[in-house]
Amino acid sequence: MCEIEWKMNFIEELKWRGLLYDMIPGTEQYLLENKARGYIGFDPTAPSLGIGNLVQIICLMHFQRAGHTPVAVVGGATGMIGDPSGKSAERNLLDEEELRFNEARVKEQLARFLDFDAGSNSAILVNNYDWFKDISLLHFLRDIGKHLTVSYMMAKDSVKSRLESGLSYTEFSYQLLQAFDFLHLYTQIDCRLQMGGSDQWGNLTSGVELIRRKTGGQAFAVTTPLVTKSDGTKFGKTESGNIYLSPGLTSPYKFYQFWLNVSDEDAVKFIRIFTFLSREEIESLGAEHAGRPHLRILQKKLAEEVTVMVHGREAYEKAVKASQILFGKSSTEELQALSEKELLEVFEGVPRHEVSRSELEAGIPVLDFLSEKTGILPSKSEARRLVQSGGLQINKVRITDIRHMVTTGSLLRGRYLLVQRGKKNYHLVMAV
RNA sequence: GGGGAGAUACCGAAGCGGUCAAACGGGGCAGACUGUAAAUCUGUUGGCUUAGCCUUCGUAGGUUCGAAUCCUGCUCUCCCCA
Repeated sequence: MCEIEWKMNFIEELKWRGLLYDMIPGTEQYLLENKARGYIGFDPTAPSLGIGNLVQIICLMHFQRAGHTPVAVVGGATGMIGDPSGKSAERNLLDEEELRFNEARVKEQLARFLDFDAGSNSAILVNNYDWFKDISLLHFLRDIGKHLTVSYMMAKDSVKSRLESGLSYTEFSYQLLQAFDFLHLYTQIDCRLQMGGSDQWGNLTSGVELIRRKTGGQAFAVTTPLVTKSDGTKFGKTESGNIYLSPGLTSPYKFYQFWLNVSDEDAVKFIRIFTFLSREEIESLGAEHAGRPHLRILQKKLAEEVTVMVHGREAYEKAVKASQILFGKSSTEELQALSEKELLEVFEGVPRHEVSRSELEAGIPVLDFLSEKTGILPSKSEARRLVQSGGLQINKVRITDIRHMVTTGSLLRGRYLLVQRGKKNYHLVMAV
């Protein structure tokens, strides 16, 4: 996957990409002088990592490209506790079954991004449950808890900010668990660096501190900035929810569209963060984009790079094709020309609905079709409004008459109807 | 424990006996413009068999020809005093 480019300056790389927020003094020098091991933890709080986690994954990838050994830690143990960092309220615990399920999914995903066959700096993937499961509470308190004081732990932002609103002993202890992870990796595999998002600073330094007090050794930490959007809304979420890396939760098409729709301002920033393009390539793309912004060169390249990295070239190409059909000035004829297979591919991930073929043969009034028959809209009033405002298209034909009848005559491939609500919302209705 | 204020549609907030499906703002949805952008402009935003009808203003009752508006009980929230 990547040649060892020993001596490439990892920290320098993070800096120009806008991926460096803070680090412990001496980190850069340590990384220049040593072939290091560095880790990032991922708690399996959802059945898939989201694009918020992508920054951390990319960080590990850069780390590996710089010739170091990346260590990905799945938080099978820490996920049971819940990290209070960046959270304003106590969270509900995941039940264990769910956690183990998520853990397996997250593990599979992480494995896809790292190179486990890179010789001396092959990636390492571990689960902290493996070293936590056999530790008894008494030993943990004696061996670990003794080294950090309550006042030290209370000084962390993640704790301080929660003293008013409430923080359970469980979440309070989280930093101790994470610190122990670091200590464990430090002593077992000489891993001296931990990376993470800027909200993790407190947890990372707890680990560094624990290592220093317990072993007298020096460990390092690097944080990446929180990715923000220029309009102030939260990165990684859309109206329809989180953007996940798993194709089952966020289709490659939606994933591709997410990046394609990034604003100009964000595209400039994101292309440095989320792609591995060189500085020269990015600068030239930026200049090209500035000259002809309407072509959205940056967004297209960004969407291509990230989609290919996460879902593969083939899925990317399908997403592009689907986008062309959905957003191009495609007509009914072009839709008719698609084979059933292509049709299903293009509309993979688009909500599907079923409608009875016999009723369709008799003809269904559009309003009933949109509301009670398919559930695309919750009420007939809404269906009426949509049609009257001109926002409805069936098979790319705009329907404006509320008395319109939907019949089998308009089925694509004898089975499908493409219902479009507004510009971006598609539904595939199948006659059954 | 005592005193006061309040609960209105997705959110904020007017309304204080009929003209209220309920002003206004935000948000949402749609249209125009555009680059599948931003900004802007327009329409729309309880349901239905839609020039009409039905159900909504914390909740349960009551007064009245008629209630979001008046009265009573209940629930919850906020403020002040102890």
